Amino acid sequence: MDGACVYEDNTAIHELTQGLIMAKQLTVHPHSPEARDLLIQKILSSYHNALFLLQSLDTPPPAPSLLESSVSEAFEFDQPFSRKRKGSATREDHVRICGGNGLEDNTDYGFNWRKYGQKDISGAKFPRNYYRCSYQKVQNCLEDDDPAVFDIAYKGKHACNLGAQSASPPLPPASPENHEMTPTRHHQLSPPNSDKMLSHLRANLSVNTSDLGGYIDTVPSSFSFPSTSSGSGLMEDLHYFKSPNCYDDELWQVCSPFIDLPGYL
DNA sequence: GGTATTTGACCGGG
DNA sequence: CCCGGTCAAATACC
Repeated sequence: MDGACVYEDNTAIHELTQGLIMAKQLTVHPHSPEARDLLIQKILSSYHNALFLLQSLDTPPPAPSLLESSVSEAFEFDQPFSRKRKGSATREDHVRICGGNGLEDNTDYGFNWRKYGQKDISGAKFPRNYYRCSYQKVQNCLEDDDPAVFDIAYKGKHACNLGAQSASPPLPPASPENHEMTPTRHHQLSPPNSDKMLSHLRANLSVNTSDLGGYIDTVPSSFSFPSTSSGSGLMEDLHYFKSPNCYDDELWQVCSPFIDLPGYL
């Protein structure tokens, strides 16, 4: 563990300590409803920050947290979509989704999304890819009842040429594609590693949460998103997230700073 | 041989 | 009938 890690560890402890102090304040002193809400939000924020920091220690850079793929695959422009299976990259092209509170290492969850189809959508610039959980059959679709599993709708905007050279790819999934997963509820899972990634997200990601209501709880354990054959590196992605564990408004507010990016919608 | 991806066919809803 | 989602055979990789 290097100095930076030690610093982050101390910061996480600091955040936890702050959360503990505020929690004690909440229990000891009488507060107005507004003050209580404020304290609760601060507590949640502190713990969220601590978890965020701790996760960044556990997660080897540059692995993204939501959807995982190899960096080389992520910015492989030569065959953006109609990529034939070559070499070892194929097995890394899985889309992994982590759930729970959104802070766990996705690799620990081990949910893989297996592509089962692709369609050219009329009027759409790019074909749409269809994915489902690899364990859907093995586990008899348990994810439907598993609160740790969530559906993601993934759109957004990232310019690969802006961040492709950096150590941390701003956002998965693998290829410079246009992604659209069938959305249900939305929720953000914080990027694990660095302020750099976070700033990149803020700079390049836009999240549309305006039209999610009709999708709530309507989607099976599969999703789709279109991909592009464009190699320009300028893409549009829109990310929707659903996590039953994050239905809580307060928790959503804690999570939201990373996804609610005014001015980019 | 096992597993994942590709891709055309099939099916259901609007 | 068109379109979107899924299936399943063929194929590729490990």
